[in-house]
Amino acid sequence: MPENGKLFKPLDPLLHSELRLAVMSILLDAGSADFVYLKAETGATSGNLSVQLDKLQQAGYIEVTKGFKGKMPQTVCSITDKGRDAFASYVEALRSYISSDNR
Amino acid sequence: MPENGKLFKPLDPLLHSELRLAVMSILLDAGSADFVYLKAETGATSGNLSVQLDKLQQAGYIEVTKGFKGKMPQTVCSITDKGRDAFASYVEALRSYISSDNR
DNA sequence: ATATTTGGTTTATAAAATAAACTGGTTTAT
DNA sequence: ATAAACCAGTTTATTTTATAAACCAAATAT
Repeated sequence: MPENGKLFKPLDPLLHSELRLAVMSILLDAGSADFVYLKAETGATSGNLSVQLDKLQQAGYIEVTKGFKGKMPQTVCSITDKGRDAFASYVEALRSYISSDNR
Repeated sequence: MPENGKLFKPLDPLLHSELRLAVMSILLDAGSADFVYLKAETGATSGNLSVQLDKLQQAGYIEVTKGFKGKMPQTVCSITDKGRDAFASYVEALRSYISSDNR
């Protein structure tokens, strides 16, 4: 149970999103990945992915670097320390909802 | 990893909501609880809680029974088998995002 | 009696997710 | 060389969702 006596910890709204969570999960594993890879692994549309990556970047959870692979534009995303911390906290918070030691 | 080869299982959008998840978590523990109790434990506003309980009921995840305690109206919510199953599946799906054996 | 509280519901507003349309450029086929 | 198709995204519009504000009827307190 959370220390504040409340049953549930708040869930970081930035991570409590299926696509953003998937992206963070991948980046946590891989360290970094490009737009194309993230799109393929998550099955997201380009538009949705673009928007959600922006939000993660705004939050400082990822860094986005634009460059080229050969002649084609390439957007590479990498997770930040802040992002790792946020993810860990989010998982901790989730446990207050789903772990059976709460029940 | 999910059996379909994809990295992530879809997250039931009905459960992927902080308040609805909290309600389900309580009901999974308690079996049933009334509106006032759920409101206190979750810290939700009445309006929000009312709306989210409706959605869980529409989905068949909970049953809502209206009656009276003494003279005061009382709304009692109880979890259904379908609700238990859905919760279990949701937790399973979440693991594909957060468990380190995925990493 | 009238003011306040209780237990909600309904309606309105804000935020989020998603999809559709578009841009700028590249590769492929003619 | 031009056109058609494709790639890697962004921007804008639409839909959905969450949240808050306003309201209501009945009960209780003053």
